[in-house]
Amino acid sequence: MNLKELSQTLGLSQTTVSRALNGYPEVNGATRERVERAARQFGYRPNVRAKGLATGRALAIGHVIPIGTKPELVNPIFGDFIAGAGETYSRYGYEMILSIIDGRNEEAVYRGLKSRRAVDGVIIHGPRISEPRISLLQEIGLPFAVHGRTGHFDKPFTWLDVNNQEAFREATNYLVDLGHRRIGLVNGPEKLDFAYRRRVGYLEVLNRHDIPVDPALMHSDPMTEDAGYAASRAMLALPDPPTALLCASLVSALGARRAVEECGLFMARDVSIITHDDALSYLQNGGDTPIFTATRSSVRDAGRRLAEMLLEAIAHPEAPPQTEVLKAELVIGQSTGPAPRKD
Amino acid sequence: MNLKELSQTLGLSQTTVSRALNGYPEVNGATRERVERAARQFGYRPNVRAKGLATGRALAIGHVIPIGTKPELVNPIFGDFIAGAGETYSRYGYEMILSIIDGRNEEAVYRGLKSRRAVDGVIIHGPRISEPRISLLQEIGLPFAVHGRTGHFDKPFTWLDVNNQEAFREATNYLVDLGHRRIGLVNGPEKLDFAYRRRVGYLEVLNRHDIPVDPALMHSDPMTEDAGYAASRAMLALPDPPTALLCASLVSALGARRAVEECGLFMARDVSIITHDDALSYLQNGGDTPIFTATRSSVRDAGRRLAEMLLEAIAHPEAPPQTEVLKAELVIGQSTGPAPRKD
DNA sequence: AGCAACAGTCAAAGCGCTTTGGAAAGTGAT
DNA sequence: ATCACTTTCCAAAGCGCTTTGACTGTTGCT
Repeated sequence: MNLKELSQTLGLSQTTVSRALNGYPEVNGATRERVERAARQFGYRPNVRAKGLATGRALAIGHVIPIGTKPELVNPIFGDFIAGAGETYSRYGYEMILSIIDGRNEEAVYRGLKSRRAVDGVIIHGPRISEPRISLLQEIGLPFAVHGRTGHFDKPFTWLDVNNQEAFREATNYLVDLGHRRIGLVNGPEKLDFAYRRRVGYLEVLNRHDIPVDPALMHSDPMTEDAGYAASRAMLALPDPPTALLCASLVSALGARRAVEECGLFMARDVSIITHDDALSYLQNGGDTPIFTATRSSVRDAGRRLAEMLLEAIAHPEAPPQTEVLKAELVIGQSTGPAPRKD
Repeated sequence: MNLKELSQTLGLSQTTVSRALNGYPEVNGATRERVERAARQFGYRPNVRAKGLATGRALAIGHVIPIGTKPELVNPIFGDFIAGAGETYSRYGYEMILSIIDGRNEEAVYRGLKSRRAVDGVIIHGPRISEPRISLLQEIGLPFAVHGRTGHFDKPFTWLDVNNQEAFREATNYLVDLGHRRIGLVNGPEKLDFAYRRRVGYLEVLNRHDIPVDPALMHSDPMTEDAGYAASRAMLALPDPPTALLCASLVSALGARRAVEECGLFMARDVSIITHDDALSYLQNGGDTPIFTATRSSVRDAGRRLAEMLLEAIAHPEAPPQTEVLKAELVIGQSTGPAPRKD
């Protein structure tokens, strides 16, 4: 059933039916009622392509995910993020289109999305410190919103981020207050902005307390269980091993815990662990009581919110870009304790 | 730049330009060359909506993901699957559209995709044993392909599955051969077809060896770390605890390992663990040598392949539906060993 | 009664593409 | 020179929607 058929059935023009269904004011209340009932009865839904062609809008938002050999843009986080964003999209009648690409021709993909009019905007995931995508999108004029933030650009843009720096400052502080002086950092890839910021937060606290910075205690790797394990293992094998580990994600922390236990040590008693926890739906930090002490911020909420911000920006192109910072909260779990006394 | 402008620039009709770019034979070689060069030069890409409207095809495949309160359709697996499928789509010029829905109105969503002509087909994830989506899609005539398989339907359909039953038979056998008699099953939700099949495989081996089936040794829960931990913990607390655990996923197995270690036991020596491993990119089963003995099958390969099968089915609607079974391979890791002697 | 204003409706144009049904030009055989 | 094809190109229709501009009655006001 298309618009033409529906309007013929009703004995009305396409114009009137279209207006009735799209909530335009110049339609009689009774007529609108009748049209809506008929549409429901016949299961009429406007053809999304025809609508897009006529309006010039795509009613779709793109997410471009480069998949290299290394899983840098961590998969599970992405899953939760789009779950959140998807909720927003369906609430606003938008569609989410996903492009999985092999990483090399990223620029071509964005240009393609723009010139084919495939989407009204895109969300940028995992911004690096130096982020070529932003200037590219500004140049070609494709609306976008960034999950995370990044260095200085001439033109402002829409973004949403967690207060990574502050969160890791707080976490490091918590450890220092517990008496820890040797604190290992199991960070994510530091060319990603959020990882960089976390290290800055960590270093700030060390400096403030005159704790020497030891490069051997700072690892930066993909946030996998395996890498978390390897980094922790390496640090625990040092002559002067850390008594606390600061991890970038729950997955890394699982690896860290494995390393700790494999060394015959006990978490919390011998080695404290704090991790950032993205509150992923399938990988939770324990049930009622958190296992790991963690800086927690729901990435799903972030998705929900950033999608709203992008739709907002598309609807009001003239408005100045919005930015928002989500505060991660420090939750105390069973993975931290006072630094063991040296003897 | 649109087709009209491009054709004017070239002094050709839209027809010829369109044909030249779409590889139709009735265009002079030289002309085609000229058109292609100009298209490249001006960055012309056909408007995807106009094209879809004109051809009646959407050039898009839908993935509908219900997100309830419980993460049943496990997130991380899904991530890898669509990464694989996405590779196929971009190779064939298709787009992937993702619908995140709240689970209650699934039927309405599929009907909507069909009537709005939003997609040319859909992929069905996580089929349950009794699967209403299949008859629905057959009824409304929306092409689909199923990741996994399920009970008997009058009309055949396209699916791709892992040989779950056989894989778990093999895994159980391996444990029995190692002398284990008390084998716990940390299964996924058994209303999902694959989990059901795995249990069948497990039970077959117990029966063949006259090992008594103990309901207390069979758990069926969402495949989270937490649930894996809880199930294992419960079984290890039994008066006659299992000496081996068979897990549904690597995430569950991480939980199982935590339970084992928390009981002061050693994996492999006291309790053997075998898990199914979906070869997820971000959560690998160890580096070079596998940590867990596992039945392994790449879910990303599955995505790649099933997407091909669906596109094939769409291109040839008259052909009989194809089905395919991927064989999971048993890889021996460090998590299994001979059953401890009772004394 | 006469006129402006307005509510309610419609026909038709247009979005950017594909595809149908020719037409013009070229080719070789008669 | 004529005919029968081919080859190469084109004008125009059509995909299903939105939106412009115009057309009817009604109503309200003088």
